[in-house]
Amino acid sequence: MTERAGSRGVVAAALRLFDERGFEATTMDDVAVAAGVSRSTLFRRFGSKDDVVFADQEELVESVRALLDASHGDPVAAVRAAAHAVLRAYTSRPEVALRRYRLVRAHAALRDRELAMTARYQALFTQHLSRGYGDPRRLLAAEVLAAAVIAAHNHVLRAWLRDPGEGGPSPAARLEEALEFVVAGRAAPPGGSGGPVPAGGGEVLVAVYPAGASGEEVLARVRAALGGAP
Amino acid sequence: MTERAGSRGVVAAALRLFDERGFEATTMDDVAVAAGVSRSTLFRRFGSKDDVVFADQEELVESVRALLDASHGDPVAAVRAAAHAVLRAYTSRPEVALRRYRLVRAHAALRDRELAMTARYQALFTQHLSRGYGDPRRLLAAEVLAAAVIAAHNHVLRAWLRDPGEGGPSPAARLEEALEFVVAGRAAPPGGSGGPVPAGGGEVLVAVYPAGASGEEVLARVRAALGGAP
DNA sequence: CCGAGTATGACACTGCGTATCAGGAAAAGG
DNA sequence: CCTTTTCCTGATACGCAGTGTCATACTCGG
Repeated sequence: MTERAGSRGVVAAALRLFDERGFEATTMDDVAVAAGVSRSTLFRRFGSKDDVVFADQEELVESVRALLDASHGDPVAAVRAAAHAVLRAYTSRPEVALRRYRLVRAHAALRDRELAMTARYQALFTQHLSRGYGDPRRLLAAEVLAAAVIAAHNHVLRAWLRDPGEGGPSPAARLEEALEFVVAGRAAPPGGSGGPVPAGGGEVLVAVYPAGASGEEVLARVRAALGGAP
Repeated sequence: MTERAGSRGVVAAALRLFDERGFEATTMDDVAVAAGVSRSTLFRRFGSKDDVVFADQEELVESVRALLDASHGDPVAAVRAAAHAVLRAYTSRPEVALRRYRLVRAHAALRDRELAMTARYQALFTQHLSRGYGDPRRLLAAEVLAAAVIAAHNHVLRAWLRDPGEGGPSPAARLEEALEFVVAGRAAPPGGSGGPVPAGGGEVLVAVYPAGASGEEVLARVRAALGGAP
């Protein structure tokens, strides 16, 4: 690793070009010329064109991994702290975050790439939440909670990206509120039902019965649900 | 549309080649020759090499969208039914699902592509759960619940893909249990033992049908599923 | 039998990504 | 101070995905 600063400059130049001319309209040769390096070096350092855009994100993922690995207390608390750390990494450099947000929103390929990035955070969270548990029940709980935390984080982050200057609570405060909501387990909106699955309004029928029930019993109940068909 | 069956055959030939020789080792020319069409036609029909692998998944996404659009009852119930429909689409054709599972696991590019696919389901769920609500609180709830449902579905699906012949409850039953866990809102595992998860001791029958089907048709299919009871 | 719309195939072209080789700068070693 | 080794860079060539264009065959309606 000769100089990390060099890569920073390359990334900056690339993002500027992508922003001005469009992502696919800019070739790697253009970036090479603008950054003052060869195309070979570009691919050698970043691997692919997409990776130039997400170079610093990669570092962020690694720092989150380190953060979780170093934590010793409550896993849920550690994951919450990690979510805050990620959000702070965005909000602390609004120009960078907003430029990439515009870029990613405009190009489907980059959107997919960012999804993959998010999935890596989610995998880290899941792994940390299910540490040492072989129990599949716990694994389910870990996966669901990780997904919920990621969703909450992305909700707050997107809101901030859409309107960074908006008044009201800080992003961190909003995230804390959202995480509280998640951990409180109110995944179902208060108005909704949430109970066992009823028959759908008329388009779909979902029936769940213990298999202990006899065939005739099941048939009878389905018939009843259908409105007493013969 | 001349013949949809033609595309099916092309996909089958392509998947076979990808499976045998590897994904990136197989060129689109190879696929074209094996499928008996030109490379031009291949790109015209599927758009990209990845899309050949996920062609039928695309149809599944559309059917889920249609399912949700057509539903009128409780949004949460509709989303649960949709998750069941997706799972069933996999488990009803084990050979196809398992071959693609092997393929996707082996190649990073396809993994990312599948993540994008999952994200589309999640977006559909979110959209349906937050119908008509401008309230950001509701939007957060919808996003979190959608993410949790997806996580539960993927948990069950992955377990089945890893070991399709495993004994115990059916995939549908496992999903129902997992969804119950999600909707019950106990995302965070308490320190205690089992938790409030319903004891899914016995088998359960889960049936999902479009309501376009007549009552008799539904009864007939349930009867058939029960083993041809009179 | 004939035109309109359409699916197909053939061909050329751009650009990403990889592999290989040569040259030069920095370190290692005497 | 000079040599050897190592590593980074740049240049060239190549494979292949994906796009655009044009000519041909096929279908449908008149």
